[in-house]
Formats: sequence, structure tokens, C-alpha cells
Amino acid sequence: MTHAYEYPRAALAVDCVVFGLDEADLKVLLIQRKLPPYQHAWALPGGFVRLDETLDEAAQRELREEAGVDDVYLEQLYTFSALSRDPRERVITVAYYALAKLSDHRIRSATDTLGVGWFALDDLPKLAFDHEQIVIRAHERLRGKVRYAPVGFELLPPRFSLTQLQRLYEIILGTELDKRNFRKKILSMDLLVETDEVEQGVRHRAARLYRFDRRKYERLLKQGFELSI
Amino acid sequence: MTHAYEYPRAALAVDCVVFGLDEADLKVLLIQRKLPPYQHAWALPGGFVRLDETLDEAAQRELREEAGVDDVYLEQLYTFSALSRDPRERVITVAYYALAKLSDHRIRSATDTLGVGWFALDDLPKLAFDHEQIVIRAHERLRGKVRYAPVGFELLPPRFSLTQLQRLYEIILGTELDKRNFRKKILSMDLLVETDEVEQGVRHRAARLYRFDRRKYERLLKQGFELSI
DNA sequence: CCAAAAGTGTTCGCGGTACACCCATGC
DNA sequence: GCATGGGTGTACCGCGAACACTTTTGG
Repeated sequence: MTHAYEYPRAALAVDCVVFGLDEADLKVLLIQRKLPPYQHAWALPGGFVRLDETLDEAAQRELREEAGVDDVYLEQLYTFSALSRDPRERVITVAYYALAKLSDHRIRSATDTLGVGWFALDDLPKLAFDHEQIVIRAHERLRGKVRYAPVGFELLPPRFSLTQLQRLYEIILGTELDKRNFRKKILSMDLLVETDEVEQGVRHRAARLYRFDRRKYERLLKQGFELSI
Repeated sequence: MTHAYEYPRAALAVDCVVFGLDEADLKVLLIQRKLPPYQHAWALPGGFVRLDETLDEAAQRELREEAGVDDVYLEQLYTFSALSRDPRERVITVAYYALAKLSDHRIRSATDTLGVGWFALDDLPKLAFDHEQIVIRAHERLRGKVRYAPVGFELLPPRFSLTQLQRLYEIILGTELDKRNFRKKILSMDLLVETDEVEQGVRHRAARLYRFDRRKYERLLKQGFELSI
């Protein structure tokens, strides 16, 4: 038997919502489409899945090829299947979201795109296909996840100040947090290690830098510890 | 243009983990395969997606056709894409999980299955394909979700006793709960309405029955209320 | 009257929250 | 010396946790 199923098949794609964080905003990486449909419109990086790769691999490949993004935290989000989400034909897309350290990425445009850019989440251009919905879903997931899993660190450099970390939570959760309470809580979890470095190039007192102790977190996880912000 | 993409395509399927709850156990609905591969093995209900239906529709249709299950809470879980998860050819499957009221369902077997049955989650037979992994993932999701969303009620009859509800949480979370604390907490949320009915046919004091006030829950949600068990 | 489960309150300790001032540094 | 953000402690309150006995009902 060569085919389990001989009916016409939908095409299968992946699309990625790559988040990045700067001083003030959560940003999303978009590419500008070179070809129809939605020619010249901004869209999520993504493309069709090949027969010899898993979905995770397809997502990573597309990020690399289309945006020059590599080595990011990547997680499957949801599979979108509305009947006419692609005007050409039936295309079902498995959406992923990724967390990138903005500073890391010399993002670049690829051959089948016009450009690549970071856009503030609350000021996105009009997007191709159902990509706006996908971004909304990704944001919801990130908001939920950041509270009980240590994913926020993926958006920060390896060494960061407590103020940076607090701002991360404030931006993602959309709430203000009390500085003293935040520090007490975060430090009491005992998952941050104080380094001997301080912030550079600021014109006020430099903040101490910390790093996240992933090993310790994994150890605590196995003992039933549950992170919660 | 008829095709966005002319390369060979993976087949796309859906598979459903249907949970049900009895006095003592969380159960999963399985069907016995009539045809190869994995002939006679137990498997999740599921099948290939048609071009004219969304994934949600495909999942509902398969549940109806293969197991006679209708009108259940259904939620997309994860898309599985390991290269040789199906020995015939490349098949990617979108997994769903469903919550059914055990009493409701006169489950029945369909023409391309040998039988249908409920199996205790911690005593499953060997399953076809990667279905065991899918079940594990579904269970994790249910455990997580039940604590901050009112999905447990989907497993209970419309009117239930507090003891039934407590047992539900104990079974899903795998922990014992204190009766007095549980009642205090649940009732303080003010989401259960006391009915004037009591349990029938027990040979001890009959428990009062409650129902979940979904309207009120939706109203509170909009006001920023967050359920938490 | 006996077995079985329903139903009910109080105490204690911890963790969340509210809140304001001094300190270090660069310019 | 001034502007800017870094860094710190305490008091209060509410919620979760621990814990045992009486009541109701059917058989």
C-alpha cells in the first residue's frame, strides 16, 4: 500500500510568532511578502512543511531561511484550519511561537521576502491571511505561560537586572508591579544567582546583574516545586 | 493557480482522547481497529480530515461516526508529526481531547471498528501508533486546565453533589483534598447554585445536589475574576 | 440500632500587599 | 550638586491548611 488515504489533501504549513522585548514593548517579527497572495503585505514567517521533517523542524527551518533567526525558544501553539484562510486553496497551518533575545538577532530578509522587521505588538500593520488571529492567540499563551513557567528569561540577555525582569512581567502581563514585593518574591524563589557584574553605560547608579539558574529550577521541579508569579 | 504548493503532501488526521469519569476512575474511550495497520489493537477514535471541514468539525464527525459520541466539550490539544508515527506513510495528526458525561453516552461501535470501550487511564491496553503519548499529553493538559477553568463540570451530570465534585478533583489531580476546606473554597466562589434535589438511591444520608452557574461565571470572568482550585 | 456518608467552625501561620526613603553614580 | 534610578523593611490582613464530631438516612 502506498497511500493510507487517496482523497485530495490540504497543504500543510507552519507559521511563527517570534516575540522580542525592548525597553518599552513586546515586539513581533514580521516579513513583507514578495509574492501574491497578499503581495507586499506583512506576514508571519512561515512556509510549507516538507515530507522529511517534523513540524518543529519546519518551523526552525523557516525561521532560519526567512528571517535569519536561529536558536530561539520555540513552542507549538495551535493549528488553524478555517476553510478559506488561504485564498489559493485549502491550507492548514500549525502555528508556533518563539521567544528571541532582541539583541542577539541580526535579522535579515531572505530571497522570497522584501524585508523583515520588528513591530510593537500593540501597533501591528495589517497582516496577511489570519495572521492577526494567530498573533493574538500567541500573546494570550505567552501571558498565561509566563506566570507559571520560566519562559520570560528567553526574552532577556543571559545577565539582567531585576528591573529589567520586572519590566518584562509588567509588559507581558499588562499590569504594574510593586518593586519591593517583586524583588522579595523573585529572590525568595532562590532561582536567580547574583553575578559580580553591573549594568553598563547608564548615567545613574548601575544595577546588579543576575542570571537564571536553570539547573536548580529543574531540580526543584522534580521535587514538586511550582513556579508562580 | 490551482495549487499553492506542488510537492507531495502529508496526510492529515485527527485523533480524540475522550475522557469520562466514574465513581473511581478517569476513563478513556478506545476503539478496536478492524483493519491494518495495528489490526485488532486499541486506538483513539479518529480519522482523516476532509477538504471541506475544519479540524474541529473533523474531530466531531469522527467521534460521532466511530463511537456514537456527540455533544461533548472538545478542545484542540497538540499536533503530532513524528516522521514514522504511521507505518504506511507520512501522517500528521491533530489531537483533540473531549470531556464526556459517562452516563450520557450509549457508545456504540461503527462499521470500521470491532468494538468500543472505556478503559481506566492507569490501566490502558497497548495502543496503536503513538496514541499512548497522545493520551499522556491529554491527561497533562486536563490536569493543568482543571485548576483554573471550569472544565470539570463537563465530566459530571448537570446536578451533582459536592462530594462528587471533590472526587473529580482528587482523581484528576491525583491528590487528596480536605472535605471542609474544599467545600468552603468552592462555595465561597459563589458559582454553584444549591438545587432542591438530593442524591437518589443511596443507603445513607442523601447529599444535596448543586449545579454550576455558567452565566455567573462568564459575568465574573469579564470583571477579571480568575478561578483557581 | 447500626452503617455510611453528609455536613459543619475554629485556630494558626505564611505569604501577599501596601507603602516611602536613603543611596550610589554620572554628568 | 543634581537628576536618575537602585536598593531596602515593616505592618497588616486574608487565605490556605490542619483538624473531629454530630446529623441524617436507609436498611
